[in-house]
Amino acid sequence: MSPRRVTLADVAKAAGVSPTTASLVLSGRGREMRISQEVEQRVLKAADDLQYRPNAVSVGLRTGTTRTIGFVSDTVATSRLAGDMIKGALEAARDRGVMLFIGETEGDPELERRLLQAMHDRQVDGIIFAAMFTRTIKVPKEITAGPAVLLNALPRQPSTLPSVLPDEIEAGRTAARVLLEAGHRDGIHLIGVGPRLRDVPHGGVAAVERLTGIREVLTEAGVKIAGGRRCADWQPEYGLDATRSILESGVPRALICFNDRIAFGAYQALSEHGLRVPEDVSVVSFDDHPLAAWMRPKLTTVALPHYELGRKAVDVLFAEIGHHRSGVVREPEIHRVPMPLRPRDSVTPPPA
Amino acid sequence: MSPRRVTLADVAKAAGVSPTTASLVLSGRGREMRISQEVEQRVLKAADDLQYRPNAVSVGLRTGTTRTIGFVSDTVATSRLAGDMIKGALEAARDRGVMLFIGETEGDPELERRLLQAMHDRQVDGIIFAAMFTRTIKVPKEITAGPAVLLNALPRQPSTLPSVLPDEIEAGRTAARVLLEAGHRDGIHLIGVGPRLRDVPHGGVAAVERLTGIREVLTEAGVKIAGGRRCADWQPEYGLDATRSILESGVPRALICFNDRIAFGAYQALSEHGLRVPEDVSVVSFDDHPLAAWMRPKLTTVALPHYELGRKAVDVLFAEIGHHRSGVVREPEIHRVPMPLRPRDSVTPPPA
DNA sequence: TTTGGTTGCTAAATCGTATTAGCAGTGCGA
DNA sequence: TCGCACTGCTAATACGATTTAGCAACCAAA
Repeated sequence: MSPRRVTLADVAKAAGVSPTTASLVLSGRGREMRISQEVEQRVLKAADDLQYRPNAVSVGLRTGTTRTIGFVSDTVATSRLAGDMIKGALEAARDRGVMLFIGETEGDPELERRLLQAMHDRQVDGIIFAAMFTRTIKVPKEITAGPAVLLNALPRQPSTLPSVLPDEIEAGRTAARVLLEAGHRDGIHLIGVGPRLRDVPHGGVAAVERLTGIREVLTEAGVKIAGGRRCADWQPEYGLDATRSILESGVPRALICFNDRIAFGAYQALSEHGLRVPEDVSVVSFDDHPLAAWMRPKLTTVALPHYELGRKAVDVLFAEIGHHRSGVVREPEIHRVPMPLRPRDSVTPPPA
Repeated sequence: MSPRRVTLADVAKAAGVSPTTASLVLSGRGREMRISQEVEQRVLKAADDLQYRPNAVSVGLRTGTTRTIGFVSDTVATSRLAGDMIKGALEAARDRGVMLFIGETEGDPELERRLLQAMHDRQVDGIIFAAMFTRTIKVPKEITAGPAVLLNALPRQPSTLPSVLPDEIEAGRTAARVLLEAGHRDGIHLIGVGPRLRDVPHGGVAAVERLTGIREVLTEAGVKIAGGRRCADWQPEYGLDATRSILESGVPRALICFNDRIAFGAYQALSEHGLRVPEDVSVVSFDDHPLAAWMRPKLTTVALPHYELGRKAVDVLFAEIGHHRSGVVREPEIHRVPMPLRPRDSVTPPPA
């Protein structure tokens, strides 16, 4: 059995003062309330001797703020990325002396409801509602019981919540520029989405926005996309198949793969055909999955800034909490976090 | 501004009874305390009408239990595996109606201290202290302030805490048996640790135990290990180098790679030498990293049961909490979670 | 008529802190 | 001598629940 925790009353008794005085001193309001130096020292010493730490539950009940936030995501495990997002949030939270509850909804609205309620029951100061891949979501109404932020997600219907997202359009531009700057103008194929803007899978935001950025830069440079293949799922085997299918009608000069797992499949297909990266075919991709640095040659890719997304979400959430407290009502903002290029070894000028 | 939460007092007033009665009814003790059917119904209806939910902070203060546990790990992001471990813990916690705090120590003892304190300040019912790869750890003394479990870790000094670990020795046996059953008796090389028991890197537990299991089964079958290479770090590039080095002195028949990332590097080295898996060389590995299913041919590997480890840790923690409450003192147990074989395409009988 | 047991409910204390309101004691000016 | 301001502290209350102790009303038995 653990020994009883030291309470404020214990400190007060040890210092020979009332709990009120002890509380005042320990919350730094001693000066303001004209507590004498001598008493202040006695309290401080007692607190230190007894190793006093305020009971956060009690403080939470009294003040209504718990220095706790909730991180709710659809799924944490599927994507590696998740880890870094949580890590970013965790470190930002730690910097503010705040703890993180986490919960997973698995996309189940009922679970979602229960989870949000459970968090509000515990008086969280705010909630980060995260999607593990960028997409539009239905904002659950339970979330409006307090400050909240959408992470990696956009509200499907108009909402008062701010969002934090990777800047996918600019990422698309970056990928396209990498090829242009290497001198590529012909034989550029897309793997993951078709060449046209409407050839994108499911409700994901990334596909559309990356494609938009790519098309913008290439069009501006007067370069035409040679072809593209949509992938039902962005997994290696689909990348493998899509690339094989492109190889049937000739050898491309460059591939823009819509994520690294697809690129992994593309490497396999190119290797089957005796083609070398980057001498025969340049490859650029998105995400910066750990895989990208393991592949040979190492994959040039535009990174999803998961860690930064997590941090940013906490920052934005605290701004929201501030607004709530002060009763300010503002237009919900959309925050875009830059996606940095990781230049590695899979892009080279096209063969003369 | 969010409307004030409904409290027990609101419910009591609406039902025209005292808070005591309302509390009794809602906690199911109405029968026992001889509350009439009629009053019971009134309270239930009022609670339902008002959508009453008890304030968990208040309950926590009053009862001392918060239905909250802490999950503290050295690092969540580095290893993919982490995600699944947390997921397992999360789901087990959800089944029990408990929320999870998470925190990362980054191996920093000072952070560790602060984190554990912050959790105890919030009156967590118990703590799971996890390492992201199996190893021995120094148990921080702050953890003893309440029930706790070690996950994926063994205490370096004797401790009262139970541990939950993957059964690495049996996993080693499994890997060895896979090769034996395929008919391999010669040319079996190890990648990751040297052939002798002492050729293992750093303080990891996995290396020693896997090797122990492997040696036990092979020795028993009268099979000698042909060779082995220790890897300073279990990353693809080290696997690549180690395998190259083995290939300099001949072609092995089978490789036991000590994890999938190493196996990934080994595949690259074999491919450089024009050797095919599994026709020329069989490969068996450990971990079941997502990568393993993407490699061609798909990698046969002995899986780390991360999800199950997470779940088990919660189960064991709750048993601990029970013991603490009832004042029972028991010997700390070590719980081993089986590592299942994932038979895929990288093992075949040796060429005749 | 008193005693005693049941029934059906409520008052009050408690958990550990923050905070508002107020209370003694001193000094000073009128 | 009274009133007033200031100093330095404390009593009391509130946060929202749980739980112990007890109260009023009624009936049955002695």
